[in-house]
Amino acid sequence: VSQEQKKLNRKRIVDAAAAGFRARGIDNFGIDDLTKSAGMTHGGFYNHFASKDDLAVEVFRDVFDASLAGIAAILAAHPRSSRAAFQAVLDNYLSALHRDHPEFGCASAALVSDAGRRGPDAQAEYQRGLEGYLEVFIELVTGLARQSGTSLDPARAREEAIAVFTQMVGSLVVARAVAQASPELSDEIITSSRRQLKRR
Amino acid sequence: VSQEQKKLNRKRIVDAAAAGFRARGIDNFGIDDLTKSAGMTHGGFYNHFASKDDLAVEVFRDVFDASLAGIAAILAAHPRSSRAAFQAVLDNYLSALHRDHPEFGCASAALVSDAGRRGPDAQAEYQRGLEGYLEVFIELVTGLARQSGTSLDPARAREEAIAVFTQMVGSLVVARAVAQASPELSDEIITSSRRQLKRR
DNA sequence: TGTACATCAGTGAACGCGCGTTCACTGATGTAC
DNA sequence: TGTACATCAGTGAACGCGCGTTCACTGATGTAC
Repeated sequence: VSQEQKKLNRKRIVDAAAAGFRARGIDNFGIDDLTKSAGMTHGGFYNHFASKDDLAVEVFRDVFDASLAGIAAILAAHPRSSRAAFQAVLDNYLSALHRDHPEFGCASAALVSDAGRRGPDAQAEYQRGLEGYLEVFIELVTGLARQSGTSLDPARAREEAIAVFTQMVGSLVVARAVAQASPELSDEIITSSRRQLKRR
Repeated sequence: VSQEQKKLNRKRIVDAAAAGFRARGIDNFGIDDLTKSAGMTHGGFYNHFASKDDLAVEVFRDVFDASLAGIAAILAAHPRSSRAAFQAVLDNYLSALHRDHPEFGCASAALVSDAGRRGPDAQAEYQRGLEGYLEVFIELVTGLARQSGTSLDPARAREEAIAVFTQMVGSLVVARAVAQASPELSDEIITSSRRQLKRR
């Protein structure tokens, strides 16, 4: 009820939506679901947001920052070796844990279909987040090349970054698509893709 | 009204759903939409299917066959050279045309998120279709290796096939996710990934 | 500093719309004689 | 082969539910004096 509490409730709604939208998809996670997750009733939602679409745009904005912070933390743990950093990122990203918990995972992967069918505002935020991911991966592949003695011009580094990241996203979403029907195939896709990426 | 007409109407419904589901997502393409696309009214739908879920499973079954037939046709056009066949597949798959027309395109890419959130029946069909894709790509990468003088054991060939196919799917869905907000970035992802794959 | 009052976040009922599904009806099909 | 009748695919109205949104209400907050 206090102004401080109001801010906190607003943040709770955004966080609940960020998790729910990634796990179930935006259309399958309603106002009632997300306000309940945030510990309040649905009516109060409109004290914070003009519409569900408005919230979706804000979630798109926030959720990439969180995802990227996670990767930044992994990188920070391996300041000396790009190779070690890259392997750690792969081990985290292409894991059963990440596959089974989209609610805390990569926004690019979890929201990729929602973004395609959403308005330009949400899509612009997705784009911003994607560029953020690419920057990280450009730095990573550049470091990898330097460490192995070769060098990579910027255009080529960006190309490699796109290749690596799209394969990671693709593996994860495909692994999720068959996770219930065939855990074996799902595991294979993740581990196989991870092994193949490490080999580069 | 004749039995022949009934069969034809049924097929029309499945085809309309296969296109609509890929373009808009299963949940955003209703019974009314799809029966209208098929040239009838919504009431008649239940003469053909017990539920929308039942139709979805049948669509999952059919749509991969169609997608795979498309790839098979491309391969058949290049019987002599695996390299030429691979490049033709890439040019088709990672194209603006394919990105902009999910309704006729790869089922793996267009339905990947729907599959993850769908029941086990639909997911099992997705799995079957995915295995079909992988078979084609295993043959393709094996042929590529043979043509370039090296050889690839089956396990490694499967690993490469998974890597290539997941990158293709990932590039396409990410390109679609930013297509409206940034056609430039969307184009870059497609062409960049295609170039990188050809370089292998 | 204490009191009176306006503000406003959260509650829960209600509205309206869309969508999956059902149903009574119709008229053509196709079968039984 | 022709006629009478049962079947049943397609129509369009209706139902029920879920979901986004609105609204009257309440009670605590925080401001004005």
